[in-house]
Amino acid sequence: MAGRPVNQQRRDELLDAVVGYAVDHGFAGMTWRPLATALGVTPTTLVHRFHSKERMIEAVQQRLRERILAETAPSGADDADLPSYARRVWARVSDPARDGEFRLFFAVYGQALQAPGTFADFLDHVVAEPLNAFGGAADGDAERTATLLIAAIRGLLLDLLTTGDRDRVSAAAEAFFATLAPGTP
Amino acid sequence: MAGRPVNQQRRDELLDAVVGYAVDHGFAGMTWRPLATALGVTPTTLVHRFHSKERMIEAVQQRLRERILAETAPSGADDADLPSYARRVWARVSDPARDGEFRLFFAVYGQALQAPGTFADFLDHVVAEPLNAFGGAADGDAERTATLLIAAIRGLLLDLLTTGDRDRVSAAAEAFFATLAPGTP
DNA sequence: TAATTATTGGTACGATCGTACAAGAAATTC
DNA sequence: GAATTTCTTGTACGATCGTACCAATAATTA
Repeated sequence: MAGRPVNQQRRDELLDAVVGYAVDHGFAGMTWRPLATALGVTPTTLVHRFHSKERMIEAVQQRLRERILAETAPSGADDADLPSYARRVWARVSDPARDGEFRLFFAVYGQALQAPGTFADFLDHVVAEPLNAFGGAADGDAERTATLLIAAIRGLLLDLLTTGDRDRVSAAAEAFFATLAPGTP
Repeated sequence: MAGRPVNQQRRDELLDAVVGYAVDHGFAGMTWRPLATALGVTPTTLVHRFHSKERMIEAVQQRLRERILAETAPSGADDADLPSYARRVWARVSDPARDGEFRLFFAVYGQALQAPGTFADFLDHVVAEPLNAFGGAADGDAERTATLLIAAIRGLLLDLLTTGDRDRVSAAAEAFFATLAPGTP
């Protein structure tokens, strides 16, 4: 009882290609055929890989969330105090190179809010995960600060992606970070 | 040179019905026929009214923005200082009755970020308009504060719509409002 | 009344959608 | 080698899409 083993590397490669396509061509109107053409495969290959369009969207949304969380996790010793940590996260997420990724993030987020069923996994983690990354929600005070920090960063990111006005938005971000008590991460 | 006059009241009524449908059934997958059925008209009536689906979406997005701006504009004498104003805006936008409207707002917003062409009007106003409502961007300091306030409110609203955790989010909002200097609106 | 425009409905068309199905080649175990 | 499972392709089907077109009625002006 065996047969040809699953080629996980190929599956990841396909998923990443789909995410890349969603970044470049938009997420809402994605359909099998143009997607497959752009990826150099046939629609059947994608159907085989993802089983259905709904499950492909689930996979994309999950992969995107993983990518973004990885950019938000604390890492260095610089993250000892909260303001430094916040500034480093902001520097990462406001990097112009991440533009497309966050445009997709907010596109998925918006759809998720109107279709909670299809995006339950996304909604379950999109706040809880970074809330856990920041401060771990030890006491109520840290939880309050983490909630505000996540909200501010996302709101400022929305502004930046909308207007491209980096000077104004970054100044507002810095004004906010300056109000954070330099406590533990 | 005349003919039957345009029935503007009927047109507004149809548009509001479409917005209501988008609130209830989602925005991304909206199509003529189910929409028309729900509204008790034929698809032709909608095509006649909006000329094309793209222009219908333009109208919906514009109407939604108008609605939400109206809920954000300063009005009473309570808005003399910024913290009071901010608290009143937060109380309005976090009203559970506005839930669906803001879900639609973020759904439109997300799509707009990935299709700037179709939603140019939305993107041109979605930040500039409230930025003007708050503080009018008099000096750089007021502009910075207004930018941050808008971002924080929207980020917190995203959190609230995602988790429904009103206690945690409202506590974070209040913690933020408390840091605002009680200057002029 | 005649002319004109708005509003609504019914029909129809080509394009595209998601996906089921059959088939062949590749990679593994027994 | 036989059996089994994955991977990829090609074909085909019914459903649904946006919208163009025609006809009927209502409301206005000349």
